[in-house]
Amino acid sequence: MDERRLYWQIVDGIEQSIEAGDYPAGTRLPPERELAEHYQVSRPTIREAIIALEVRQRVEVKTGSGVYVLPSPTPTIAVNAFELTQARALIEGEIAFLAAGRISDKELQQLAETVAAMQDQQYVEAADERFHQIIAAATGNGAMLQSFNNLWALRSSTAEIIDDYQSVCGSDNHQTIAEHSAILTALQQRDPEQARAAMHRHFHRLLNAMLDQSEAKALAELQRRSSEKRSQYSLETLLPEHLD
Amino acid sequence: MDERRLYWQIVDGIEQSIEAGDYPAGTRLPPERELAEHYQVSRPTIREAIIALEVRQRVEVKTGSGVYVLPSPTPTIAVNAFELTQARALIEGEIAFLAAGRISDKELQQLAETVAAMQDQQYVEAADERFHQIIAAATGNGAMLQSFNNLWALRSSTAEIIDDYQSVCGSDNHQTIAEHSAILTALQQRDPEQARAAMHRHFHRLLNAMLDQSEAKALAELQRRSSEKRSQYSLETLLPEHLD
DNA sequence: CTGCGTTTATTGGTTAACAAGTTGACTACA
DNA sequence: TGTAGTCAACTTGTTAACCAATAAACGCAG
Repeated sequence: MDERRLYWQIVDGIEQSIEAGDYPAGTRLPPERELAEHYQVSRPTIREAIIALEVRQRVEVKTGSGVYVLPSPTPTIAVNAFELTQARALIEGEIAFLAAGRISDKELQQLAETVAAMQDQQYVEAADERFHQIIAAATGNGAMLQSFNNLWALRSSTAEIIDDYQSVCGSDNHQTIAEHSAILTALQQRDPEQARAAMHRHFHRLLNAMLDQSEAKALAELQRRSSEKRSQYSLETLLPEHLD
Repeated sequence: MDERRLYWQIVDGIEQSIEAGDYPAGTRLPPERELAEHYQVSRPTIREAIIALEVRQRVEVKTGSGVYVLPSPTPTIAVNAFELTQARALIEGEIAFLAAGRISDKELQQLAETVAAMQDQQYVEAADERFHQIIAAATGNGAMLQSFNNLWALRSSTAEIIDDYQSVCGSDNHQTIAEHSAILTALQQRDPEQARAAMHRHFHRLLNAMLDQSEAKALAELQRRSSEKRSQYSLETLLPEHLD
């Protein structure tokens, strides 16, 4: 039951074909009519899909000649949750440092509200984002704010990162609240060094939690495989009658 | 003589109408058939334009209901050259800190080459970019590298920033080389603190140069206006004969 | 072998028609 | 009078068939 419009399916299909290397960069896609036949849709639908790909800069349409695959523009640097957390620690540390000298009373008030919301278990996710966002905006530096937004967007860029973050952020809520409070206190005192240190501690704990959990996961996986092998090869399963 | 495909003109037209406030966010666009008549094109062409807008996240299509205008997503945070330089100082400082502990001999070699190139006055611009890029990559942290790329892209995002950077970077080439050398030395010694400090000094000098020049520019502008006023109102111009 | 005209393949765009979903008004019933 | 169900009008979704414009491939003549 795919409710999306037809052309999105075609976009996905063609994009996957490109990804799979069926159409390397610079080569020509099959003509619209062939694609239409292949995907069992009409030519206008194919045209819509091609336009979507064109807007996304995946292909280039040359009138009368054909549709050509463009080289993928940003090779999308691979990032895992650990890298992201480390980067956030360092960059948001500087953001806190900068913000401490300029933050307004109103912004401090807003920060306190997000902490209170998290204590009430309300909109925990949103409150977390808002907390960090307010501090980034408080720097008064658009480039800093943009860097922050960029990093935050990375949080939901791959399934793996989403997974790692969710399983760690969900637990230890009171820890997060305590750390946010410490950051807030440092900002209230307009103490740049303290603010940076508190932010570093926040991410340091998060990173450690991630590493712990990653280790636990790897261990569980190991055990699962072992027991799988055991049940597959053990004589207990094959010849139970002889082993009592 | 518009060679672009027809639908782009429609995209521009609709986008301008949205920008102009004809269709505020959340409101519905006129039906496809009306738009087709208005722009004197066929309905498929209108559909193509709407799909382009949909991919660009400007509108949302609800089957059977209509096309709705989305709130403009990123209001493109305004950034000036000073903010950018400050952000680069802080973030690239951390990048240098991180890179110092992991940089390879090969990367150090490549850095030395960029410094040599700048000394020879060859590809100065490219060598500068490459210098900073190599260090960012040496962190081994994709999120850091991406943040760096994002900041570097900001350098050429507005005419104002391009201007400010060009007029400062062009001069004082030997200063830049000396600072790059200092950073390189710290990295060669694998000294994170020194690397960060050297990077900070690099941008500190750049920022001061920018401030100086901004001041000089403002002063020159002031003088220009004064002399303009003088020539406009001074009696010397109007009645020269009486004032010898 | 080269240059030029022709042919063919491909995209550009239009028209008309029907299918399917949404919305709101209208009617019948409680 | 209020509410729920029905239905008609409106809107997008998709298709088919058609001709125009362009670009590349082809073949022919010099």
